[in-house]
Amino acid sequence: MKPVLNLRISPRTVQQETVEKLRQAIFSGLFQPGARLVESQLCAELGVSRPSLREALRSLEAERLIEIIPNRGPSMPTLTWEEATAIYEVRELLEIEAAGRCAKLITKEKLAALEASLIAFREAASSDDSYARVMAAAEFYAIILANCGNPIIEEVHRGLLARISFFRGRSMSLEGRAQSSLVEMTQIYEAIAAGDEKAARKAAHRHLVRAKAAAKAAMEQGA
Amino acid sequence: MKPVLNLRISPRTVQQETVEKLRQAIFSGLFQPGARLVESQLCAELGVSRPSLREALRSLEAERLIEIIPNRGPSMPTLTWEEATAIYEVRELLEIEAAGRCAKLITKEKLAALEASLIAFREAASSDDSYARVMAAAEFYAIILANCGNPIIEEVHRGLLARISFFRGRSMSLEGRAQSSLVEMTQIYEAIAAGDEKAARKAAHRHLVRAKAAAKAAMEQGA
DNA sequence: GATTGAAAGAATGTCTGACAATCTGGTTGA
DNA sequence: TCAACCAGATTGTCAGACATTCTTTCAATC
Repeated sequence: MKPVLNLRISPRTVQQETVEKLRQAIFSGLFQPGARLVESQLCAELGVSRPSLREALRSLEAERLIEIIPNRGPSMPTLTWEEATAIYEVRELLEIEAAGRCAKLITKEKLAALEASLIAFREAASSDDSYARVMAAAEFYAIILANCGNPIIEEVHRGLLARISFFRGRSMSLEGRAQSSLVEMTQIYEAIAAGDEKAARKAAHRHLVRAKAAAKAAMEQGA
Repeated sequence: MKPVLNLRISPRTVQQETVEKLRQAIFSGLFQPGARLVESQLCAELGVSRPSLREALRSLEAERLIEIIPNRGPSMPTLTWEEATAIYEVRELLEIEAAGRCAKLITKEKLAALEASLIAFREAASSDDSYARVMAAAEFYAIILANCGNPIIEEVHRGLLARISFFRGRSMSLEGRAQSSLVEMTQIYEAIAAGDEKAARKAAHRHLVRAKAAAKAAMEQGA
């Protein structure tokens, strides 16, 4: 292994910051599904020029966070339950695999970080801040994915994260869902901590099955 | 179900065409790994303005087809064997699942298309055109993925396609690899045609194991 | 009254030109 | 030999402009 510690300090460019600001806005539900994003408005609000904004929008489009239709411009996509199902199925493939690998590979330090994120989620779960819950849950899984030994699994999962978070936000607002999530995530954590690959897979699977059911309930209720 | 026949004709914008031209160039190996893509040159060659080109580059960056480092500009990424391994592992997750689902779900028409693509690959396999081989193989899998009943699997796989094709190009140039690929792909096809989910999964798995070994051989040989 | 048509207004797609910040490579001096 | 420095090249960013394409409104027609 070459210890290529990549010391390149990356200066934050306007386009990067624009992407991040917009991503954050989308995550926190600032834009309604189907809403149109008018370039000139965003330019004014973000204080960037149109070319920079448009580059940022292209990045977000490729992440499937927004949709850009020629001559109509960018807008928030509307997620269907069909798509949600498909995403949950792919999550099963990725997260079960990641949890299983993680149980074998994770280091002590990272395990401690995982525990910390679990505790953070416990805090968030009993609070009223739905955004905080979503972010804490995302962090928990981010650590698992970062330590599964396969950067591509992580990359792919990150590509789905926006939409995952969207559904997470919905289902977490259900009565009691955050608490059951906490229980399920604790099981995942314990299996990983014990280095038990099979149990980790099982726990991840169970968590996803329930999360999916909760998301469905939230979606039907919300619709 | 709402039969939303989406009749919106999408006018091809300069941006889109630029993305496609560049993608094609990358696929056909026009740029060496690590090569830098100078904006002004590309503008001149493609006949588009810098803003349009830069938008296109952002799209390609998000697809991981190119890398953009602040203040250094876009360049072709260099793929490591570690990354290749990770990609093959994710391919296993996705393609095995897709092949299995496809065996249950595919329609007669699509099955015919799959057979046609297999025949096309047979042609390509005995030719000398490595690009044609790669494209034919990609087409075969594209049909399987499009008929697995999960658009997200397809989407994710497409996100990896560029890099998959890259390795495919390398390994297909190995003596005899195209022929064994043909055999393995035929097995996948037959299992799907028979509607045998288990066999399809097994065949897909076997194909991937061998493809991975071939890629490794090609990489070591090439390095 | 509902539908069609036209026209105004808004928004996007694209280009040109510009300039500061940054990187790169080679030259100079110690 | 090595470090500092300088010039050219390249990128990041902006402003402004204009043609094209929606959208919406309003009037005219059936």
